[in-house]
Amino acid sequence: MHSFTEENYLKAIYKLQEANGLIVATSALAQVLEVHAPSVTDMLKRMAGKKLVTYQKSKGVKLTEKGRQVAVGIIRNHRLWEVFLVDKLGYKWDEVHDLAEQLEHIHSEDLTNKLDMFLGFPKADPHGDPIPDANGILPKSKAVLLSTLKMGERGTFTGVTDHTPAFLNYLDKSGISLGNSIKVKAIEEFDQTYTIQLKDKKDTVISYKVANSLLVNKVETT
Amino acid sequence: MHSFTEENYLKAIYKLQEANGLIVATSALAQVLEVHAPSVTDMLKRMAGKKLVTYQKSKGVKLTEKGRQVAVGIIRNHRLWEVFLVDKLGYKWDEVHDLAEQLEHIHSEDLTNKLDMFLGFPKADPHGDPIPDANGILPKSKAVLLSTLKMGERGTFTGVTDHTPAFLNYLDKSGISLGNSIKVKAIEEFDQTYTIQLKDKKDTVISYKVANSLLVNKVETT
DNA sequence: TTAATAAATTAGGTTAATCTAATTTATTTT
DNA sequence: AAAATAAATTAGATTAACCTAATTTATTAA
Ligand SMILES: [Mn+2]
Ligand SMILES: [Mn+2]
Ligand SMILES: [Mn+2]
Ligand SMILES: [Mn+2]
Repeated sequence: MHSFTEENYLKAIYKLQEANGLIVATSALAQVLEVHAPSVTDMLKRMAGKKLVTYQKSKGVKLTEKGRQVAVGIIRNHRLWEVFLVDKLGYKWDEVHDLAEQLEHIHSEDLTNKLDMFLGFPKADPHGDPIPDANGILPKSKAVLLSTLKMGERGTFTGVTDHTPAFLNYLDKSGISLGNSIKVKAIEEFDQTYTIQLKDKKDTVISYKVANSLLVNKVETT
Repeated sequence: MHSFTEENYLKAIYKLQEANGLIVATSALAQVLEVHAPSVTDMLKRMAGKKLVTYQKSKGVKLTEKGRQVAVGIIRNHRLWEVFLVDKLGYKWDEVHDLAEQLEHIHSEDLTNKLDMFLGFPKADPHGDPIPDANGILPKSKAVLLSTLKMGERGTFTGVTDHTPAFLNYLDKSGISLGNSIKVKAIEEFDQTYTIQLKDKKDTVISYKVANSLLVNKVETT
């Protein structure tokens, strides 16, 4: 099997490929993995030897198909364990990430699939992130940032792009939860502050930074 | 925290201390951990430096109180996860050990305690082994080997001393399950073969080897 | 109680994963 | 296009956890 370290590199490369371009820089990996650049260079060479990535000196890395399979498998584990922790053990959504970082490295496809069944084949984790299926297929979401909506538009809150406990706590405190229907009541021109209306609640004012961290499924206003 | 390797050494030392004497030999550890003796010597020195064991050159090791705490914590994790796998995910008792070997190293006391609650505070794992409580206290069992019972005596089957899938499968096939009441109907003098009666079942013949791997709570015949 | 055997340690390596300091390669800026 | 800056790699070490071969210490047998 692969080491935890390799798995963390694969996951990091995968996420950087998704977020930015196709090719990932040494420095970007060093930053997210919290190691120094020469460590990354070293590791990438070893992983290239195992055909997990294609590495071009001084250019960057990409996952091979094999590497992608492993990365998506880990993400599947991570998100299923997060569902377990929240739905079954009663954790809050801001408490589960670090535990899932450990649990995602348990090596057993069979366990993953049994856990999936036990949880009722959830489609998304507690933060709204989609859970890859057993074949490594991850549904393409068409959610957009709340900050892209215009006055009067509506959406359903389906995910976050900031997963920090601080932000998640802020949402709890503000009564903003996954699944809520949101309508943009006003956008302050000066600083892009949003006034939104949550179903059955009085209007709430959120900063641009917050609006830019919330994913919504836009509801077409007919 | 401690590495998985250290935790496995601690667990191995703990089990050897319980089974045999107070002091554990390098060779015994090498055998159960499947490494070579110089590796053990090396590791024991490092662990002694961390005050997890007391190590006397060429004599052997013992756990310190700190080392014992860690060891029992891991055993608690292991057994709780085994209960989870069997009770919640539907695994059979002969399939869970290797997975629990991985899960036992998840570091979170809080997770362990929440899992314990979720499982309903089980007293024993699927093999009848007692689960230490949150304070590291492990109830002393008074179970004895079935092979120590005499003709006509009775007991309740509460545990096994052989945890191999082969043996556990044999018990399944023979219809012998934890909690069964067992009466010794006959003991063949020649080879110590036992004829036992299981509640509501016809008599079953088991070898001495089997009788010597089953733990029972003896029922005083009034 | 010496000799033979078994157990444990020391000596000297290896590999994965990290580091710092020095150097090379790539990208910007003038 | 040269100079300046930034990014990446090489060189050389370190640490944990292992190994084999050689040596020492302890136990058992003669
Ligand atoms: Mn997470
Ligand atoms: Mn998540
Ligand atoms: Mn087990
Ligand atoms: Mn068990």
